[in-house]
Amino acid sequence: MNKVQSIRAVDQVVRTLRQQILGGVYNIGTRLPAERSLSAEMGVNRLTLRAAISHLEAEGLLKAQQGQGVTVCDFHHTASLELLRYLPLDERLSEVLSLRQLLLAEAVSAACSSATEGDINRLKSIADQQMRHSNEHEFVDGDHHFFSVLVESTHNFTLQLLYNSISRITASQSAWTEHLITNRQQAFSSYQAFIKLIAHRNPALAKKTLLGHLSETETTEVTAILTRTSS
Amino acid sequence: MNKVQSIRAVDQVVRTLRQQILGGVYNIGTRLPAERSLSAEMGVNRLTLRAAISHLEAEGLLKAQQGQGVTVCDFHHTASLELLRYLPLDERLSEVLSLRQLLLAEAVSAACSSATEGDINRLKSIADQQMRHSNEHEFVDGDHHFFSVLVESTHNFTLQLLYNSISRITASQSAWTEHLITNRQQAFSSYQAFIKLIAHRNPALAKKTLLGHLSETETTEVTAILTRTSS
DNA sequence: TTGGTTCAATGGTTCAACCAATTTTGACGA
DNA sequence: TCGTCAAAATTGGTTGAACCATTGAACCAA
Repeated sequence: MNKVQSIRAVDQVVRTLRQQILGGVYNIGTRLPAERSLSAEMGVNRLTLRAAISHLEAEGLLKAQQGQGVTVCDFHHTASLELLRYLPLDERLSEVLSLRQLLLAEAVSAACSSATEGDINRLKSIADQQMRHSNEHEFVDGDHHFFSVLVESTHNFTLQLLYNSISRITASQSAWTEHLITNRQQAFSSYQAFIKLIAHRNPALAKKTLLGHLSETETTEVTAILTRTSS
Repeated sequence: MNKVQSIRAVDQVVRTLRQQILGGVYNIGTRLPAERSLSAEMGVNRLTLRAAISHLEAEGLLKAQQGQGVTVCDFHHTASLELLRYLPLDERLSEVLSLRQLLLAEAVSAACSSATEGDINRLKSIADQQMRHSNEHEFVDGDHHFFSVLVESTHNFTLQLLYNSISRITASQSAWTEHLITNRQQAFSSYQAFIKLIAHRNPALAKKTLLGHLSETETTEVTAILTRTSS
């Protein structure tokens, strides 16, 4: 039933070139070898190489100009978050998780205002399903589904696009799925906490809670909300 | 001195297809016309169309599969923030500016810990230059430069990539540059405030300040910091 | 030195043909 | 009638060769 991974030559070229660029084989601002020689060198047709270059242009790694050549962009300034899918994330995992937390704080806060009752019921349903999944793969998928629906229920397209990038980054990291699986109980608690915060319809309080900016009186209030039995 | 905008056929095709996809001409999940017929219809060679498709695949709008055709992706789930460069932003401008504010809060906070004295001096220098620019274009560029350096001084690559996307979105909106020009004084104040917050080296306080999560005592503290004459 | 011309190198585009995966078709047999 | 499977049609993937358009450098003349 599974689709065979199509091993398109152009994908292979994209992968190789991207790796070389990010690995510093071609310095920023320098030119790639001419298409004719590079395609020969890589054992692929010039048109195939060109398709790959077109792809990498969209990623902000290359810029081609007629008569001048293909130059390597300074991806520190031209790339987007998507780039992190293709970089070793070991050192940057904390950066990404920190940004993810920031996004979730904003999303839950926004959802307090924007989520419909239907949205909240969907979230509850997914959270319930999550407790019944025995398969690890299903659990990871369900986790992604939960947060996807959470972000959708903000009805904030900008946040959703940002979440897309972040979820693709985490999905590409095995360390993330492992962490998720070994901390299932923590995940369940998060689902419930997020749902209760949204249902309480207090955007400011939700945001402060997830950012740890609560005052003393607010802390007791939040504790009351979270320990309350859900209807 | 200006480079002539190369009017590559492939860019035109990319633009047209993107507009049609986002405009709903091709429904999500449906197939595009076959390459052979579509290229003929658009008056361009099949290879040129393929380069455009390769580009749009990288943007997450299309997915080609051999024997099956080119299908339109659900860009709500497959695109990234970069997509907003190509959408009318009128209704979503507030979403983007809100995210930008969130990013700046995080960046200033992070810079409190990570910025070197050299970083801070660079920021001061740029802020000074900004007050001397008479040309509107130079001012807008300088504003972007200031925030670019600010984000760089966090030494947080993830934040920088996110800022790249956001700055490209705002740069594509004339409403943004107009707002910037008519509120120059406000911009100057922001520069100074950000610099002082960073120099004060209190990440938590900086973040709360920019998010408006200050307690009463913290408010007086911040006021003291901001009104203090810079060294 | 200045200005323009020529020329070589490079990316951009097109054509025609063939390969490979998928879907559709329809004949065949149970 | 229904299901099976092989052939055919459709679709994207790749290739080679050729030519166009732009750029920059080398060269030459005023």
